[in-house]
Amino acid sequence: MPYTNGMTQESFNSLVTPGTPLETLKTKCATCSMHQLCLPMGLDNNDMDRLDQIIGRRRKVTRGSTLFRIGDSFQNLYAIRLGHFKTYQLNREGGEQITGFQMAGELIGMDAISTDLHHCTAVALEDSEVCEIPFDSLQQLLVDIPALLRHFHRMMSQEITREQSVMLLLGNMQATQRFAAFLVNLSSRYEARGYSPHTFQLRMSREEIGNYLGLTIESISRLLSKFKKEGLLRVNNREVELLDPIRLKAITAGTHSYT
Amino acid sequence: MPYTNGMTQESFNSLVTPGTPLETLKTKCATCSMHQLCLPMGLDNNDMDRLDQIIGRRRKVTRGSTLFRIGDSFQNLYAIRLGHFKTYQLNREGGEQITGFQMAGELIGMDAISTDLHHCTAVALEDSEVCEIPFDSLQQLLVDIPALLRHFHRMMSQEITREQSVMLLLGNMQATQRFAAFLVNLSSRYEARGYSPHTFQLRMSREEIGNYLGLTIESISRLLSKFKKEGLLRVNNREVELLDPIRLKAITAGTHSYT
DNA sequence: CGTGAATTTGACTGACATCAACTCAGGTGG
DNA sequence: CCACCTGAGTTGATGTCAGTCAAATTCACG
Repeated sequence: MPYTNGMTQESFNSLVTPGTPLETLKTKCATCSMHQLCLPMGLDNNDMDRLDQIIGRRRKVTRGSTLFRIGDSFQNLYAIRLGHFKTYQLNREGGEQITGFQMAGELIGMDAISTDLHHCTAVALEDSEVCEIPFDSLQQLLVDIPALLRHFHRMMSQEITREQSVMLLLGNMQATQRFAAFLVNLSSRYEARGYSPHTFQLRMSREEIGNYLGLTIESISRLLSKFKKEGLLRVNNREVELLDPIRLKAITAGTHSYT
Repeated sequence: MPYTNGMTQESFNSLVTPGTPLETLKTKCATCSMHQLCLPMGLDNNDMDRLDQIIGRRRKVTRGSTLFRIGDSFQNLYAIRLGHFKTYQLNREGGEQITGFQMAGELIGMDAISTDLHHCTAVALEDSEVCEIPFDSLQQLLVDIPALLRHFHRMMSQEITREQSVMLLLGNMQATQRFAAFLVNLSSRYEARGYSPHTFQLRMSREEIGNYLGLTIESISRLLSKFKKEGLLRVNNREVELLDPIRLKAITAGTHSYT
């Protein structure tokens, strides 16, 4: 399997499965190679070092535990080094509305910049690890390193466009399309990270998927069964194999046609 | 009516009604007093001047015409000086999905930073006027004025949280709640700008409201009638008067109770 | 193995969409 | 000035997609 870093799905799983000794990883966020903050920018070594220096402690977050909560005061952004998270808001009755699923390499907490308070809660979907990035320090660095500033703006902007596409999904698409879009999105994100785009674990429950997509758990279950029946994918618990990504993408497209 | 700037709804309308000579306004974006970019920051006069200098030409956008289109290359952010806009994405069949309605004082175009291409189209809902803010120049200025940098980040972050609350609305709320939330949101934004929170014009058509809220034009019409019947508001074409904002806010809250 | 939680499946219901007819305001031209 | 037209909006009848409720099944874990 020709994935960019030669890491197999299995070795990845072994790293993030609960119980695996994470200590075997390097304890420093060496030149940030794992997260998107400096990866695609072409910083020189000096800048890299400075970025490394402001990056705070690594922090392990066990499955189900909370990285930050709605209302917490904002100090840090978090770069996910390992694992998966969900972020959610609360509706007026205390129910969750999941606003996103984040994976290794992604940055969370940017919604808190506006008011210095977190507007969502972030919970680890599996044993995970993050780098704390103290926002005050980061801001000082942004002034000194224009490339970093530009990149940071791109990342915030990317979050805006990501959310816009979720609005499109929730406002415009049928259940079948939504779920297909969800799978295609996961697939492409795994591919971008060098993992198989065809075979991956759903890190979230059916309930969480449904919540995110504005559907019920039963609908998700039915859609999985339907896709299975139509030869679009294989499912085994949370293990998914996409058998016909082309057709899946086509389903994503048609607004009201597909049944 | 004790609104902050003493501007009445009528005088505001007279400014933005098609045909009114906009030339009576000052031609320079004098110390940016109209838009949020520097308003709440406490910049000194020197900084203000520098900000003024980078702000490009004022641009009038007539009702129905386009400020920028999906796929356009990104050069400027736009601060709305006058009027209202809608922004929308396209689904795969070419249909609009409106992602937001923007009014005077708001900044649009931030979703384009990530890829240097606009991800949405912005159309004026009435004769409007914007300030062009060349993003390259702005970025240089951000480096020199930390307060401006911080404020710019707050504005981007605010856009992220705004979209998250729309996701909550689309993913979690019933039609009645969505529409109530929409009205309450408009109301509070007008209030923040010194206009009446109770009486205002809907600048967008029923169809556009429905599109934004993930509902049909007929549903919006029925909801208006229902609210009218229940004494929550008065409607006359696009003129709305909220008669019971308290109850309207209450409706926003309950997820599945209100019928 | 056994127990509770998660998921699947089926039958039924309901909220909102769709389709269609109608009203009304604003503009146009005779 | 008024008849006509057009497009936006309203209202009613009907259909359908996904939600709700309930039961069966599988899975996770002690």
